[in-house]
Amino acid sequence: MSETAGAAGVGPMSHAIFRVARLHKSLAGRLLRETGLHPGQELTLMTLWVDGPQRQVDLAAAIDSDAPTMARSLARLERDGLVRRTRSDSDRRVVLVEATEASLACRPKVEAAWQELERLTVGSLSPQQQAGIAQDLRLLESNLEPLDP
Amino acid sequence: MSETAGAAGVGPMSHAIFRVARLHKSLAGRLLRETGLHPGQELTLMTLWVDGPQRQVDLAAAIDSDAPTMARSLARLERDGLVRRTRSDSDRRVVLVEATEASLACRPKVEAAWQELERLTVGSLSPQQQAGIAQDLRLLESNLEPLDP
DNA sequence: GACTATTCCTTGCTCGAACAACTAATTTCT
DNA sequence: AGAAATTAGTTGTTCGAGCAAGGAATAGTC
Repeated sequence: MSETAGAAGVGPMSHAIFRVARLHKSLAGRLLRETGLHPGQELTLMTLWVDGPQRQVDLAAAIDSDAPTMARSLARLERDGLVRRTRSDSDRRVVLVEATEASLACRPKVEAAWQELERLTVGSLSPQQQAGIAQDLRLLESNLEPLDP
Repeated sequence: MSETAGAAGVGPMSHAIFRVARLHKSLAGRLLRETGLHPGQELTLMTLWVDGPQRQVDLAAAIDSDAPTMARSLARLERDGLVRRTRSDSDRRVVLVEATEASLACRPKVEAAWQELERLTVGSLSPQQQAGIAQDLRLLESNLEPLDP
């Protein structure tokens, strides 16, 4: 059954991160599917729900996305009536984004999906294990973050 | 400074996994860029280099991809002369994929990039820390894997 | 032998991600 | 005040990812 075949022997950590991320994202996508949202959109909406209206550039920074991705994602959310965009009067470059009232309808479902995702990901682990994993993830993040352009 | 703003408070583990994965993938993409490959393609090639010619469906399974993604990725690799595809005679449904001789030219660069990725990701950590992280990733994976469709 | 799965692959669609190039508005510097 | 640099968004292109639908070859069944 050797699961050690193929490219897995090279860079075991990177490969493990890759696989965990893929499984996690896949699961998130499936849970989110019931809300009608696509993976990534829910982060944008939750940020808007929690932090209120804000500029695109701040929104992109808040969820670690970039400007082009955010612009297109917001265009789709706006098309679907979940988001409203208006040009700022004080600075005609910026576009202010806010969640619509219609978007609030799916907020409970989105938050339930996130809770379910969290539960399925680490719910079966002991608090000690969870704490260890949280710390390790912080460690990895602090290692990788300075390399981000 | 509160970095605890926004959607980060909901599902902290999921969010952390998300961020680590994003940073890691971004770094991998940048390192791989010098080889001329796109993120994902290097896994395919390394599997072919290590395990030799094989069917598309096995290749997809080996790197946890799916058939459509693999088909299109291989079409691009074939277009770029890194991969050769031939229909099997014993079973006319299957396409056998093999790495071309030309692809071997970038193998050293790809493997160097993976080593560099691994080094940047966990190189600065103690063996104990690395072991702990490896174990935690296995834990997460064994938690998530049964949920995969 | 024919009818029905099943397997392998492809194509169409929508989406996120990253890079480059571009417009427009604002700030900074001289 | 005018030129240069910076900032905010958009658009184009390429790619990976996932879902759905379909075609072609094979295996299984009656």
